[in-house]
Amino acid sequence: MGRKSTTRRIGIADVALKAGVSHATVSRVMNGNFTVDPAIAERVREAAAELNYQPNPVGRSLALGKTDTIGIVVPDLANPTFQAILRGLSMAAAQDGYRVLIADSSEVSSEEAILAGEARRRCDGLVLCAPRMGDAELEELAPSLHPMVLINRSTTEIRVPSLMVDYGQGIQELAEHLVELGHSRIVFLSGPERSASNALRVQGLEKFKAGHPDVEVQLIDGGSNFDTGHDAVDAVLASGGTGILAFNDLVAMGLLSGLHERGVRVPEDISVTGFDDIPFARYTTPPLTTAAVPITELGGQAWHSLRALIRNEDTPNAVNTFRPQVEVRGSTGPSKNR
Amino acid sequence: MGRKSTTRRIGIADVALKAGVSHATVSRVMNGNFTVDPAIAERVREAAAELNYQPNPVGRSLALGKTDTIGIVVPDLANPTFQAILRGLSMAAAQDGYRVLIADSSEVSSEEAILAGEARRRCDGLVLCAPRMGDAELEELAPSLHPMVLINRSTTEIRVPSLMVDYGQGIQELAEHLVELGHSRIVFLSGPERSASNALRVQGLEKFKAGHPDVEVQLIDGGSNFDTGHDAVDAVLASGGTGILAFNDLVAMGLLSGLHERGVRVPEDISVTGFDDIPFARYTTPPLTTAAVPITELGGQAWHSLRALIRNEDTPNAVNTFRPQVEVRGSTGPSKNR
DNA sequence: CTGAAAGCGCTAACAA
DNA sequence: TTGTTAGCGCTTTCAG
Repeated sequence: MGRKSTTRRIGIADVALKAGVSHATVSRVMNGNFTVDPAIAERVREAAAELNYQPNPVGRSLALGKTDTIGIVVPDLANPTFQAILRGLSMAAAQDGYRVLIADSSEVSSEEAILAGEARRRCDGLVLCAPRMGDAELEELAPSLHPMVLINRSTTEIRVPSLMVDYGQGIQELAEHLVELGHSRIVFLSGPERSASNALRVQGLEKFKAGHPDVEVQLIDGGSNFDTGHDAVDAVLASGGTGILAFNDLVAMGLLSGLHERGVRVPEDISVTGFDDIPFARYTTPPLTTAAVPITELGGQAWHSLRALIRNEDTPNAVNTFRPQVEVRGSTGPSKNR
Repeated sequence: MGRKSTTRRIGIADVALKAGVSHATVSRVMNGNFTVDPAIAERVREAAAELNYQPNPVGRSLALGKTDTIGIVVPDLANPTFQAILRGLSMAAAQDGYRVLIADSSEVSSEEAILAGEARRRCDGLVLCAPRMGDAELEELAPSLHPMVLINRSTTEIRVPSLMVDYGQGIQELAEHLVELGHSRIVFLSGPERSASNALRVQGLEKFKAGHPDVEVQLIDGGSNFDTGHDAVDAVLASGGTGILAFNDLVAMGLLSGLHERGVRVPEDISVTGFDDIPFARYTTPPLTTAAVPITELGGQAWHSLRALIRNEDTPNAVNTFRPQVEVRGSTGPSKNR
């Protein structure tokens, strides 16, 4: 049992021995307990310093029943959106002395439950990011994962707060923007089928259509990355649309690049919008009109919600919705057919 | 002591009780020890399943002296390079059942040692990514962090393998590429001062200069992000250079954007190169000529080196150097003054 | 093949 | 104020 003895690590017992006190006293000193005689405390600190003692967090975790670590499960770490959430989460958690453990499900929805469970057991709480699993599974899983916060999904389980981005609202506003520019043939380059955020966009567009019977709205199947946009050029041109709503900024960038290769001018011939406002969006040529989502802040907010849960504070709002904000840049312009 | 009792978690004891056996037997069954009577094993498994028992990893870690977790310390999680390393590391480690714990030093070099120490204690090993700390500090710290692998830095400590990217080589080749296109006035838009990888680029340029006394090479102070490039437009134009080597792709993209705003054509008026070949590089307008670094693979390699260390296998190569590969795209072209 | 018991490193109740 | 002791949940030796 115990560790394979290479260079035995210094433990609390070594310090106790060296300082001529008990483990308990060393523990008290290390935790800043003031009921220790200053002289003894000093002796302990000296011993600890000489031995370069650092408490073992695993032992501490076992005794305390907490790890000061939270987990995050993402579908794909290559996705800038999840990277930004991770960053916001990690920064905010670090402020409170918590670390973040990553689990990437590689878009394999069947892996999510297992990964989430494993991560949860190692951590004090969990952030489940845009899970791809079905509603029923999510519903069933949620209680066992508590404390947990959801991003871009929701449950009926009251103890699980959700942070949602109102993609429907955002896409509607982008569509309105195109209409104001005189576009009457709009194309939505949709995202991954399993993506809940794509469903929200589609819903938003339905609402939009209801309010604009005169505007033609087409839908082209797609995905969530550069290639999706790049490969969709032909379909887009064939559609005859002049205002293109890309699923996100990546898709929009791919499309921009493809259109450029074809000699199609943006925004003179075709207007293109993205979604998310990733840092790169303002540096494309032309700069991308998009709907800005404060993703990093969302990550920070996720930590604050989770922290409240962990501390057993007042239950946070069940659902916290972030509204995207349209950023008009150079990739959209007046329709030629106005 | 112990956890604050909310909904007591199921432990090995509960399973033992339910199956009418001892803890030890349950442990054996859970670990696939075949010295257990099949009938009893089955009874244990049933009990475990009914109780939905999952072993507590913290207890396990304490007993085993290992956490199945590795840590990574990065200077800035917003940097695409470190994101890619993290991703490669995380994917590779997951293959072997290891999880990754993140620590972001926010470019504060004084925090690195503390973060690294803390992370190391919670984990079985550490990846230290492009640390900003001084050589002396790194040298002193290294032994206490073992097993550890370094990225883009090295130590004399033999047990610490390094994965390095040959930035000097890469920048030299990019400069050669510009010369071949007829450029004789080259400008290097340099990176952060503390960055070791910037120093390597500068060294590479020194070598280049030695081989090309006829070529003028200027150096402009900069940084590592979009804004650096965007804000450098005036200085670049004032320099009279026609071939611009940007510190990395981000800087190059910012510069591209700034030049576009000024109406300067790329590559007709000025050629621009990046470095790293981040995914966005091929989708800029024009697509960016750059030196490709297999960053995600580097992350994977980091895990393999670390794994060897953890398993106490043969000592991996002290230094493993990755050579960037020039990707010629549309942002570089013949000099007007050829 | 199984159970009792020790031990991983730490915290905290309890006694002194 | 300090030490003794139990216990966090697990693995593993050692008897039986």
